[in-house]
Amino acid sequence: MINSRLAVSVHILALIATHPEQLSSEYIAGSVNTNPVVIRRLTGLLRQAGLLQTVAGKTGATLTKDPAAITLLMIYRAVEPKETLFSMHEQPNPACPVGRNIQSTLDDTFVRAQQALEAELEAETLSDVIHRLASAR
Amino acid sequence: MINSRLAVSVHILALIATHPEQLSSEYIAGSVNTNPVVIRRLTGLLRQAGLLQTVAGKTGATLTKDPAAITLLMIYRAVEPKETLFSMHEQPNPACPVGRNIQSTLDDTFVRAQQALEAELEAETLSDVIHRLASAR
DNA sequence: ATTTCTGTAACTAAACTAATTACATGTAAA
DNA sequence: TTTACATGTAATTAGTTTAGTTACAGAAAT
Repeated sequence: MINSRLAVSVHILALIATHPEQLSSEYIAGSVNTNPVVIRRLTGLLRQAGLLQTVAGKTGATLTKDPAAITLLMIYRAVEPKETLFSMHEQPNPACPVGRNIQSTLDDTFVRAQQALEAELEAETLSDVIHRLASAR
Repeated sequence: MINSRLAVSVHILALIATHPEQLSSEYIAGSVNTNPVVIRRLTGLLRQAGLLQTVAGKTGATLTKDPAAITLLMIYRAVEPKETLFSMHEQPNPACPVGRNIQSTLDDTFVRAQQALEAELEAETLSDVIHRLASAR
C-alpha cells in the first residue's frame, strides 16, 4: 500500500488554495488530524518541488502555481522519493533461463503499469479536486 | 513501493509452465534466490486462488489454467491481500469543509488510478511473459 | 521404516511510516 | 530589544510490513 503522503499533501494544498488568509501548520494539522511537524515536513517537500513558497518564522504558505496547473502527479512526485512502484526480487539465478531474464521482462510490464497509474494522476489537477470538494459540500 | 510478491510469483509460475518435470520448492527457490519457505507460502496463495495445484508431500506443482488464461492481475490479486493501493489519512476534521470531504473526493481519483494500473496487469498474461522470456534468451 | 517433500506456525531483522520531542532560527509586535 | 510565536529540521519512538529463517507436523514414495 502506498503511503498517505499524497492524500495529506492534496489536503494541504486544497486548504491553502481555498483560504485567502495565511494558514499555520498547526491549523492545517487540525484539519488533517495529525501533528504540525508532519505538515511542515510535507510543505518542505512541496516547496522543494516548487509548488509553494514559505518564509521561515512567518505564518503561512502560498501556492506558486495556479491550482489548474498543479497535477496530482506533480504532488505525488514531490512527496514520494521512490521512482519505481513495484519491487523486484534481487539476484535471481543467472544460471537459469528464467532467472536470467525475469527482471528485464517484468520491468517492461511494471513500467507500463506504473505509467498508466501516473497518467491518471497527471490527468487530474488540484483545481479539479477543489471543485469536487466544493460540490460535495 | 509495492512488495516483490508479484514478481516472485510470476517467476514461480513461469518456471512451472516452462518445465515439464515437477519442480520442488527448493529448486524454485534456487532460481528465485530465496528461501524455499517463501516459495511455498506463495504457492499456497496461488493454490488458494485456483491458479495451481499441489499435493502435500509430493514434489511439484501444476498449473490449473493455460498460461494464456492467467493474467498478471489474477496473480497480483492472489498474493496481495490489500484491496486499495493508496493510503489515506484517518479522521480528517469534520468541522472543516476540506477535511469533511477530502476522503470521498480523493477516493474517486485513487480508484481511477488503481483501475488504470490493474487494467495494464490484466492486459498481460503469463503466456506473454513466457514468450518475452524466451525471446530475451 | 526411512527419506523427502509440502504446509504452516512462529520468530527475527530490516525497512518504512507517522507521530512526537526538541531545538535552532526567523518574524513581528509590544 | 525583548517577547511571543512561527517555520525548518534533526532525532527518537512505536507500530506495521516484508522477507528470511527455524521448526515441525503430516503426506508421499521408495
